[in-house]
Amino acid sequence: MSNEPLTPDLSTATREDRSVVVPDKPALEGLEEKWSAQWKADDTYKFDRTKSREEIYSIDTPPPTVSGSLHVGHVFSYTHTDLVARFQRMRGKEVFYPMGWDDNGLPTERRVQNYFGVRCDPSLPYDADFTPPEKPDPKKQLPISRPNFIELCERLVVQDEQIFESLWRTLGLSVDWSQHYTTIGSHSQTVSQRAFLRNFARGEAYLQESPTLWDVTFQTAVAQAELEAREYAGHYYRVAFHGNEAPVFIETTRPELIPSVVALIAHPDDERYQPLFGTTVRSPVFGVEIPVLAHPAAEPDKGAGIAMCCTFGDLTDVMWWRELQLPVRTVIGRDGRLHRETPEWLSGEPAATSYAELAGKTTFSAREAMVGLLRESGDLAGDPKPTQRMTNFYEKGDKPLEIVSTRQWYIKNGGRDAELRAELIGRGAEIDWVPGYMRHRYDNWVEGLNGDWLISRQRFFGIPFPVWYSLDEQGEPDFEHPLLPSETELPVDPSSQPPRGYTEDQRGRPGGFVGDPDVMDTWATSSLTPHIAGGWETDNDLFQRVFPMDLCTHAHDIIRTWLFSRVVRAHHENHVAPWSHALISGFIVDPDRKKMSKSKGNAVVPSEILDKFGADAVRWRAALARPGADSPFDETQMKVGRRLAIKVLNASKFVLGLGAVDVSPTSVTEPVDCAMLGGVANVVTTATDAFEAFDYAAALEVVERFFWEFCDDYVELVKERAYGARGGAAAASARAALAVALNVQLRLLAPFLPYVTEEVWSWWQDGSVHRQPWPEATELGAAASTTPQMLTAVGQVLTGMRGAKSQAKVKMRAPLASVQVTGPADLVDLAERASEDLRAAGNVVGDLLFVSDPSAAELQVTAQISPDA
RNA sequence: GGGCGUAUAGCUCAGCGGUAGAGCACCUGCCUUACAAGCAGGUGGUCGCAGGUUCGAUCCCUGCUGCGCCCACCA
Repeated sequence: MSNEPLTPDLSTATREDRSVVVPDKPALEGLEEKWSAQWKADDTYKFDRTKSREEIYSIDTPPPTVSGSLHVGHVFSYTHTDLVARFQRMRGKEVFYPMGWDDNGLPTERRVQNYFGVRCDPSLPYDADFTPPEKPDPKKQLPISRPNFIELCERLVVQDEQIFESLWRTLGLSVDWSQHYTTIGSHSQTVSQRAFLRNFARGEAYLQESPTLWDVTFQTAVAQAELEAREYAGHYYRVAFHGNEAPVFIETTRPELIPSVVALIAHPDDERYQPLFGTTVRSPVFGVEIPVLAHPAAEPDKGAGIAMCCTFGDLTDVMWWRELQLPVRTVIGRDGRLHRETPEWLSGEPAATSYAELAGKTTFSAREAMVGLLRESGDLAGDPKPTQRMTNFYEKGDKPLEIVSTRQWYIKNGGRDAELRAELIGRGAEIDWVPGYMRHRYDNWVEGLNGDWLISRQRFFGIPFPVWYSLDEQGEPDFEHPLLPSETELPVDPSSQPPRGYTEDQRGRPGGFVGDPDVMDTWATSSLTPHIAGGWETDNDLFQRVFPMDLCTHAHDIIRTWLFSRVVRAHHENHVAPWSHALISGFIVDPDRKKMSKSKGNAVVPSEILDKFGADAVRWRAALARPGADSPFDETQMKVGRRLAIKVLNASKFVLGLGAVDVSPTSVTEPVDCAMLGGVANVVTTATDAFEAFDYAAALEVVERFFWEFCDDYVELVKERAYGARGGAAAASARAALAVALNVQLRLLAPFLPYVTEEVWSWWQDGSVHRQPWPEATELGAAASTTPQMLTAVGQVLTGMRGAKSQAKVKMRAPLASVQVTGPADLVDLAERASEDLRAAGNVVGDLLFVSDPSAAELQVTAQISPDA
């Protein structure tokens, strides 16, 4: 053990005037208000755009749906991003960390409807004097024009965004708020429309009329990524179709679709039905001639082994319809009801009379009516069998989806193109996934796509397609040759602006034009967040400095939507993966391991736990949740984080209250002080490696563990010496070691506990701790090369002495008459070097003996309590 | 049915070839001049089950079971 002076290599020093101001009663209360305001005033997290790409660390953060509600899961996931952002910033990177708000789309529309008690009726004219009802009547929503409706949307999202920003600031996210964007904002509109025009020009976006998954409540098409399979109760009905000989029985759960049946289909190898292939049967009740066909997708052991193909009951029907070139016989309309007018193929009798029983009914009522008709005609065999089956729903809807033939915009995503699919899987392989197994989710999703990405929605509050259609002399739109703006004209609203070469009075007239009435789905915009935030084509200097980005972070539920859609966009537009790393968070689940959701009433409101435990405590808990792992919510754990934050205050108060603060390792001479600094150096190395691998939880664990050991063993051990019990040089060594260790540990804790570390930093240092360099092991100088295990050996002796007092049930300050430490020679030797400190810490008034015992495996301490105790 | 993950103390989780770890909870003490929102000490586990590899398995391999998530499943 060398007593040579240590090399001073601390990259930070106390402030010039050496003043230290420690509050008498440090507390967590008020730190969030104080420091979030200070950070805002100082632009602490401002991005310096003059830095080069190599110096920059850019992050793509999910824009939260401002019309939704945030729960603890969001708070944890956003904290994970912030941990990495703060680490990288301290590592010397210039961190590009913008925040966006997802405010366009259906959630905002719904919220506006409920909040103001209105609904959008696009047929109404704009009312400039409109004011929303003071007391909204939830039963009777007031119809208003589309421009009026959009005004209310824009008004409400501004309010919501202020609340969200305030929450994120309280949580301590080190976002540069000057970089913020909204998905309905003019800039996002320009980016979305520009990207769309380019997709269209390259043939990646196209308009097509085809069967589409349709939500009858919201009356809009939905995309595959928005589907949610749910259990749905129904019955199997065994129904007879009539051939020339015996009847053919099929089983169906949707008898109301019998009027739209176009074929019966069985497997080509199915001997039961082979004789029927090529013949026709007559549908029950309606008597429509139906061909019996063979197709390998029919499953002989499912139902009756022969299926009724309708246009359209499900996606299998769509496939059969396409591959077998069947006619379209649509009976369900966009409102989810059966057509009111009688379809032409049912115009004869008795079909027409029977259909009249169904016309205008919802699918549910039509099913009941149809079952009645089947019973009357005797075509229903046996009793319906109850069944539970999985059915596709729109994730925000509550009625099963229908399939309706409509004209929609699509972007190619590999769902219909194996080559593109392989390219996109290749992009996924370019990304470093944390944890690695999340890549499987991406691959599984891409491989399971069954069609291109449907981006158009028949809604109002969204980014319009920059598209018009010319009308021919009959007033029919020419969908084959859309009219497009130039990029310099963007953003455009085709519902209020005419296309180039037309005037507004030609709108809707033969020989004139119509605007595309649809809006883009919100994912079509948020798929461009790297482009929106990065200034693509509006600030290309910025874009080349931040794109492709270093990191995207979010929970695993939106890999199939947000993550995948951004890969698609970046692939088409930039021929790269949009980021090099994807850090995927798990969910916060309730104590029963059920997913939290507002509707289930088990969601925890973030502002409540922030108020109750403080931001540092909540962040501490978030940091325990490793990437990808679901984590149950448990309030008692927040208390532990809060305890740590309080401990930082109190330990710092002790260290900084010892007098003039010397952060130079040169003054550290005592062996145990050097050993402690050696321990700090090891912690720095381990925590840095963990953080570099995005394992913030492991980094926290090692830092926190050492900090408690520092407080409970080292501080207790050197306290007397630091107060001056053994003279100036020995005291100076302890004080310097304490200050150096505190300085480094505050920086190690800063990403996790930004408030309390900043508070303590301000007691004795200039500037923000969050702009300090991340510690290096070399800062600890030569101490790093000493024997940190000395601290462990000394700690074991301390524990032995305390144990004796605890067993004797005397106070910790009780004097010890004698203490004997035995054990392996090396450990005994290490402990003995701190014998003076041990004597003081244990209040040993008699002998303190160190005896090596070659046969012992570990240290043993025997202590006699002094009779005076 | 396909994919992925997971199974360690009452709870939350580390560990991952050499005879089990932390925090919380619980129990017992202690107002020690940084901290009673504290401190000290302690109880507590055949590491899901069954095989295999190995001198040795909580850790590696195989199978099974439970739990969770994603996908598919409207005949």
